[in-house]
Amino acid sequence: MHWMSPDLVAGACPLSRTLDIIGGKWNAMIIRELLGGPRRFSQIRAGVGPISAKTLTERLRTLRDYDILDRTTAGEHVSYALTRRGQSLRPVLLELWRWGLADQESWGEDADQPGR
Amino acid sequence: MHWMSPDLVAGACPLSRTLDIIGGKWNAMIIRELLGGPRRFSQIRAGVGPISAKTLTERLRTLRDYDILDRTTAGEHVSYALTRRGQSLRPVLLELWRWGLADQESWGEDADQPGR
DNA sequence: CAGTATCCCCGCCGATACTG
DNA sequence: CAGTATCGGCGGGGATACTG
Repeated sequence: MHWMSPDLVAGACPLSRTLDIIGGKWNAMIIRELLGGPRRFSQIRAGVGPISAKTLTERLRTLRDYDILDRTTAGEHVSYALTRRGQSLRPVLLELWRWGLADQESWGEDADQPGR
Repeated sequence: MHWMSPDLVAGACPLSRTLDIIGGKWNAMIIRELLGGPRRFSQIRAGVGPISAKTLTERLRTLRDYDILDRTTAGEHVSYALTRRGQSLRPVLLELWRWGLADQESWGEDADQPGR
């Protein structure tokens, strides 16, 4: 990556690399769901919010390509579970979660944010 | 899992709250740039990569609306700097950065990622 | 230098219908 | 249940030209 400044924070932008994975619209939520253990398609869908089947399928596939999760057909059912690499995202997600929580507390829940 | 409340779905989730701010295409990179101290428009633009003026202006504005950064006109020049709240994102970004770095090392830099 | 104003494209994503 | 196929919009973001 050539667009790096020789900063203390920056080396060779691993930031965007991580964000490629968890920065998408649903990815972090899906991973969060799977941090609780293996889940089935419908469970993920229910836990993550109003996501269309198509999009969820899509997300699941890219996350698999990234080796974040595995898809296994166990007997009758399909199941998704985090790989070791996916598990390693736990502290990252936790940090994001913490910041959001502290933020919520200091700003109030109803103080609405500008849209994106 | 206890680090998530039972009803954290979509919008209410602290996770997506944080990602609303740093999950965008350029936001994290902009914040990273400002972690090194106040910067001018052109400096941010140079440091962040191939971003159009329009988009940068836009991003800067929403980040300001989120109270992540301040815009000050000091004499001749316009300058952007992180607010205290923006500064508080440092550990978060650092965590993201660390993960990406470890990832890079274990996968190799040239091992290309699937597109998004 | 630090933007603003337009135009326009493309890809994300939901809705809907269908399949094994 | 766990998807696939297809259509369609709407919005993010680049390119370009212009301004104080």
